[in-house]
Formats: sequence, structure tokens, C-alpha cells
Amino acid sequence: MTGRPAGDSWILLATTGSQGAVAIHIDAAGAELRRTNITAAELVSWVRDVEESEHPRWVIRSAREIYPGLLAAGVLLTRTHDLLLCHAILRDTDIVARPLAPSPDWLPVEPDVGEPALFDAGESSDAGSLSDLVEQVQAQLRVIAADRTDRLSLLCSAESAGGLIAEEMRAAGVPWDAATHDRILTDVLGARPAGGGMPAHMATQADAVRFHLGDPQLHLESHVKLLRALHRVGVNVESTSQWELSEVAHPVIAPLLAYKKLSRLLSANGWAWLSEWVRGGRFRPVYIPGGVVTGRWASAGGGALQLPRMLRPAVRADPGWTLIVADVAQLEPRMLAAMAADKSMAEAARGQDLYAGVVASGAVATREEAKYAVLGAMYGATTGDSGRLVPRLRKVYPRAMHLVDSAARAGEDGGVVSTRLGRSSPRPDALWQAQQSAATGADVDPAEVKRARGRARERGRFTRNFVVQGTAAEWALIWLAEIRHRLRQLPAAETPAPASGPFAEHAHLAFFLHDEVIVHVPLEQADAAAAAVREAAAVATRRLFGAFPIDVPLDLQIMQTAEK
DNA sequence: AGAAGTTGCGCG
DNA sequence: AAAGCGCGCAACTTCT
Repeated sequence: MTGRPAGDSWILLATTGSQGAVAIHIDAAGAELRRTNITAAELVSWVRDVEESEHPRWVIRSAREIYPGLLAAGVLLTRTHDLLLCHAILRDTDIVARPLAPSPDWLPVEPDVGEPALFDAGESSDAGSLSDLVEQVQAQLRVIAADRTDRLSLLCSAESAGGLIAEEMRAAGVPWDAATHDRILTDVLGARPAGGGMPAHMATQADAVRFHLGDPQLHLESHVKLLRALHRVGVNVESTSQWELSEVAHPVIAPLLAYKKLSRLLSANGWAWLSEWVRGGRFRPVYIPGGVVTGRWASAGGGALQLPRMLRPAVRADPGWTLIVADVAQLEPRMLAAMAADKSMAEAARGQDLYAGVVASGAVATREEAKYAVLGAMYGATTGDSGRLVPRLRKVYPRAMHLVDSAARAGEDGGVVSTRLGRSSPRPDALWQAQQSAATGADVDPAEVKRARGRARERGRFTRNFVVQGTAAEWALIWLAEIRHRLRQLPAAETPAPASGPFAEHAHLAFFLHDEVIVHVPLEQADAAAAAVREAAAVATRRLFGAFPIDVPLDLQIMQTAEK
């Protein structure tokens, strides 16, 4: 950080078990300015008061540990520096000479899937850890300050905001209409048998499959048994995956594919999921910011990131509220064009459909080809339709292609690559390194060399994708943080939505998935919230790429709130 | 019996 | 093993 604005206060907040907490005002280097001891009884109101009067940046061990309790008490934090999340970034970053010394004390904690305890102190909050905390924030601030470009400062702010947003979204929940979900299940799977057992439509397909396979007792969920049965009737597939089955012409295929689809829906998001995960009109998934090495979020429980599109209609605003649903089309290739400052690719990215722009460039003939070529470029395809099309992009977008090709080369050589804001890929593990050096010797088994080469290529594909996926994650993080910031400015709702907990009277983010958001807003604020989502996207683009002209268009809808 | 690994499929 | 990246989860199989 090149400088902290005058009057900007940072407060290290550490819980000290049953005794309460200690708050330490720190300067830009993390040195103590003054210290306040707070009893457990006054903690919540103290934090609330200071939040309102000082608007500090709270330095906390982890939002996941302390924020659920505050939210349950109705206290929202605006800005934090999340030591656990930032530790991971600053430890691995390759954009400064001396990254943070890694420490096992600062590894992510297991998410607590249960109910939030009131300001749960956690087990690591003994007296000794206070000095560790001070030491850690000072070390982190040193690394951030060493980056004269301020990218790590921005990344840490955004990542920390993500830590808050993840907990806020869980507290608010996704408004979920169980009746709609149930209706979809009944329509698709058939009536749910009273005594358990298979829903009607599923049973019909299963019977058809067993009939065509000539085995009325066959257990369809066992791949081994199913495969044997398929072989018996001459369907010579190597696996029971749908792509391979769909290549075969045989009367058993249609009902089998239909059965697999229904079976998947039932086991992943059927009635059992509904009763386990939807309570009081809300789905409350556990988000894990930074859970993926690239910086993307992961989730734990509920399969939040895999909700089938078929169930989207079950996401339903409360009475008097509506939903803003927004996503970015082709976020990753847009990030690539801007990172590489590739004006030709940015030109193709103008407007809603980047693939149409690629076709217009003359590189490929159809939109479908454009899509395969672009995805292949970012994923490192070398064979098949996709691999065949990639070289054409090298002619029209040499700068963009050079960026991903260089990232791949670095990865193959065992090197590290970084995103726009300085999140760096992990180093190769010891096994990988050993495998590579073992393959360079004089008389090495050719199979060994080939295997090592394969592993090197594999890592190249990972680093190739890392820079793009990771930068897209950074864009999304800033987008989220800016949306949240703008929603905060909106007034209280005319009609409360009690199920939203701390957000019962306020517009809030309800769902986030890589490049899309759902915002739950009072009806009367729909237009203002939509504007906030759009402005936030523009800000994210500008923060990452300055004046470089890259379009990041949103597909944004204000949901119609139909009567049931 | 329970852990660990595999398969297949949902999402971006 | 789809043609290439990143995930989580359920159900089954295999290992201990």
C-alpha cells in the first residue's frame, strides 16, 4: 500500500475466549496505536458503535469464524482484512520479491455447517495468539506495501469483502419456494410413492430398461452390473456414461438415458435434498471464498454450485420483493483479451456475443467453431475439433494467444503464473518435480519419459487456464463487493422479508456462481438495484483494466413476480 | 464395518 | 478417455 488515507482506521479485533475481546487500533505498518479491552457482554454493541462512528477496516482472523455470530445479532461489518484469506494469497504471490512466510497456523478452517454461535471465539483464541495476530498482520502489510502497483492491496480488500459476502449470503439465504420445487419433481419424476420407493416416471423407465436387457431384477445404479447386462445384449460400450451410450443405436438406450437423468435429479436434488437444505423458505449454502486455487469460490454442503438449471424456477422472491438475475456472457475470454491488451480480440468481444465477433473476424466460419476454438485456447486443447481450430486464433489474436501459450509454457517448465491482481499458481509438488528430473537422465525408460511429458503438459494446461479463470474470479469478486456497497445505500424495504435474517428489511445478494448473481430486492427498488449491478460491473472492469476498452456486458433480468 | 477410491454428472 | 480447465456430491466398489 503506497499510503493509507488520513483518518482511515484499522482495528485488529481478537476474541479472547470467555473474557471477551481486545481491539487494537493499528497504523499502516500494523504497529499498535491504542488498545481497548471489551467484555463479552458489551462486544456486539461495541462493534456496532465503532462500525457506525469510525467505519474502520476490521482486521480479523477470519470472517467465517466471527461473522455469523455478529450477523445473528444484526451487526454488519463494512470492510475487513481477513487474515486467513489474505495469508493464502500473500504466501503464494509471485509479484513481490519476498512473499509471506507460510505458517500452518493460518490455514483455512473447516467450515462450520451448523447454526452460528453468538460470536464464537473458536479454540485458538488464547492469550498467546494475540501476539501471533499482530505479527501476522504486520507481515501481511509488509508484503502488500512491497507491491508498488497496489494490486495486492486491491486483491486483499476484494478477497476480504468476499469473506463477508459469503457469510451474509448464507445468513440471508436464497429465497426458495419449496412448493415449486416439489411440483417440478412431481412433474419430472412422477408421483412420489407414499411408502418410499421409486417415483412413477422413473419406475416406468427402469422397467423399460430391464425389459430390453432381459433382466427383471437388474440393479441399475450399479455400473458394473449394468455394463455386464449391456454387453449381454450386444451394446459394447466401455462405460455407462451418457456420451458413450448416446453413440449407440439400441432400444435400451433411450429409456436408460432417461432413467439416468431422472435418477440424478432424485438423488442430487430430490425430496431428501429439499427437506435437508430448505428451511423457512430459504436455501442456505455454505460458500467457501478462495476455496479453489484459482480464487474461485467453492461450496460445502447442499451442492450450491451445481444446482440444476431445471430447478431455477424454485428461486422465488418473497411477497413485495423481486429478484435481479444477472450474468456475464463469456467472461473468461473477455478477461483474456483485456489482460493481453489484445485490441483485435477486444474488438471481437464488443457487444453481447464474443463468439459472433470471432466469426466476424474471419478466423472461423460458425459460432459453434468460434466457441470450440476459444474454449480450446483457454483449456489447452490439442486434438479433436477444438484442437484443430485453436491455431486459427493465433493468426487473428496473436497477443491473447501468446499470453495463454506463455502461461502454459511456464507451467510445463515448473514455473509459477499469476493473475491480473497477483494471485499466483501453486508450485509443482515434489512428486511432479521428481518425475520431471527423473525423465531427463541418460538411459531412461521411454515410457517414463512419456509419462513425465504428459504430466508436464497437464500442468501446462492448468497454468494456462489459471491466469484466465483466476482473473475472471477477481473481476467477479470486485463486482460482488461493488454490488454490496451500492445495495447498502438503498433505503429500508417497504415490506419486510422476515426469512432473510439480518437482511429482512434490506436488499441483499442472495446467490453467486462464478459469473452470475441473484439479488433479492424490495419491489420498489428493482430499478435502483439493477442499476447498482450494472454500475458495479463497470467499476470491476475499470479497476482491473483501467481505460483498456473491453466490453463486459451483463445479461440482466428483473424477474416478473407472478402470482402462484 | 468403515475408509478410500472410482464413476458419473451437475455447475461455471 | 469426450476435446481441454476448475469444482462437489451420491452411490457403488474395493481396500483394509
